[in-house]
Amino acid sequence: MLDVKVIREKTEWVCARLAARNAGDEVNIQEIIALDDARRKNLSEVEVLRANRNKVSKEIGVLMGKKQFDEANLRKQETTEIGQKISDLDKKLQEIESQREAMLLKTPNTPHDTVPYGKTSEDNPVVKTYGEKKIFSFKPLNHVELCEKLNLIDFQRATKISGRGFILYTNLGARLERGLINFLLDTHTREHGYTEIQPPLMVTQECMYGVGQFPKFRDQAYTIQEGLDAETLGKQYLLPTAEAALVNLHRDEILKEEELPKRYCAYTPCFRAEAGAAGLGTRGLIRVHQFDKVELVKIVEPEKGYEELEKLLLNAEKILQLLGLHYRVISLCTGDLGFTSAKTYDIEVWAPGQDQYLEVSSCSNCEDYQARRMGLRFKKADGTLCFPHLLNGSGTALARLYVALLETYQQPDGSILIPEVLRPYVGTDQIKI
RNA sequence: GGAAGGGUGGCUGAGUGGACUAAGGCGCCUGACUCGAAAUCAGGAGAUGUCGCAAGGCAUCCGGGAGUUCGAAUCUCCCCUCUUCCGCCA
Repeated sequence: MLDVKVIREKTEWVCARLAARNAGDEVNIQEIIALDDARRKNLSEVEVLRANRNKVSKEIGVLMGKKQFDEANLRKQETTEIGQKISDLDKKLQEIESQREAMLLKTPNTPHDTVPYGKTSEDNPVVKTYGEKKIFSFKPLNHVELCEKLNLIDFQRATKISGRGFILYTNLGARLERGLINFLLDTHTREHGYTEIQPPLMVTQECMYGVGQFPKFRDQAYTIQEGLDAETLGKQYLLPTAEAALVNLHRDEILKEEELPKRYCAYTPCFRAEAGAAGLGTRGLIRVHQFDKVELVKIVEPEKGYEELEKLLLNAEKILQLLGLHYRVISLCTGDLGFTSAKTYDIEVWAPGQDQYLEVSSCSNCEDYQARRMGLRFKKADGTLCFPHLLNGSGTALARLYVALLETYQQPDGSILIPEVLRPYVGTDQIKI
């Protein structure tokens, strides 16, 4: 969440940045400031009363020691009155604080000054491209046709056993998916210096708040416990992304400066309810409820946040380069930025069978927005505490990568050529009927 | 799932209603001694919030929450978590 101090001191800048990202009507900076003013006023009143009570209580202790019980009893009445005032004011204060907290949790991050201004995804500029669209001597098939022909995915049975939006890889199709996962993990851990993590697939509500999924995207999350009320603490949610687990690894901790940067990498399935996306029903792998993803997360000193974002992007790009796929990188404009992000690059890979670019990675610097939500700090050499920048990026999403791979490497005879780097992982150089 | 016992500062560990302003030890920082270090001696040191130009003051913090009390690390209740034992289990 945003720092209230910054909101108070740079109010105009914050409002302008939030307006640029089309923050909704639910965000009201003036109201946050008003609540904060009310909080301060009430707080100092309560504190004066408390100081008073502490003082008198101490005096009572002394009187009791001297066995001056009458005098002590007199003073007790005094503190009882003060106590009543305190609990009344305290109640009011708690109400104000929870409103203030709720407003802050609903307020998205402020875009970095280098983020291009724009309203929608139409306004996202392309910042670089790699390779070019492959020319085919025949009409390339799309991945659904290829998967069915080559028996890589069984769409009918996936729907039968799990419903719409699930994938059932079979035979070489399954091995290709597993091979890709291993290739991605190996590349990031061995070549790029990330520490491999295998997190639980379910996390607590606190983690969902910390990462910024809640409260805004609560309806996107799957939970599998029934019969408990929604506010029950300890209730668990299926990961919408491994980011939700990785970013929370050090929640409520104070890291040492020399421990930074931390780089984590994890493969997990990702579960998304995609509420409200019904009807977007693209057949195949483009939009599903469960997909595999390898996620990268970094915890870094604030001064290095943006330098590390560029490196993170390069780490993700490297995957597509090694696989010989054509892609472009776009910089999300202010209006298209994710809730927690201050700056985001998307990587879009070319899928010839779809005749379109598919988003396979999103690399963001959330600055200290998430760290603040989850109470993650580090201690600087001079002893002061500081919120680190949290970065996350897909390295990459698997399902769409799979699409691009099949569609790019299809041959005139309907077979698929496996790129060199993947052959040890798949155990074959081509997939044919 | 059942039973019992724990959770105190960076770590260890004492504290069972009023000097806890959380002892002592270890580690840490500063200074003295030293050419320098070790050892020794002296001193210092938390977080959050808030008020203040500042010096500094005040409040809160002993796993979390609620309660009893004039006053809670300490008493009561609920929850989380760890350890051990039992049951179940890939």
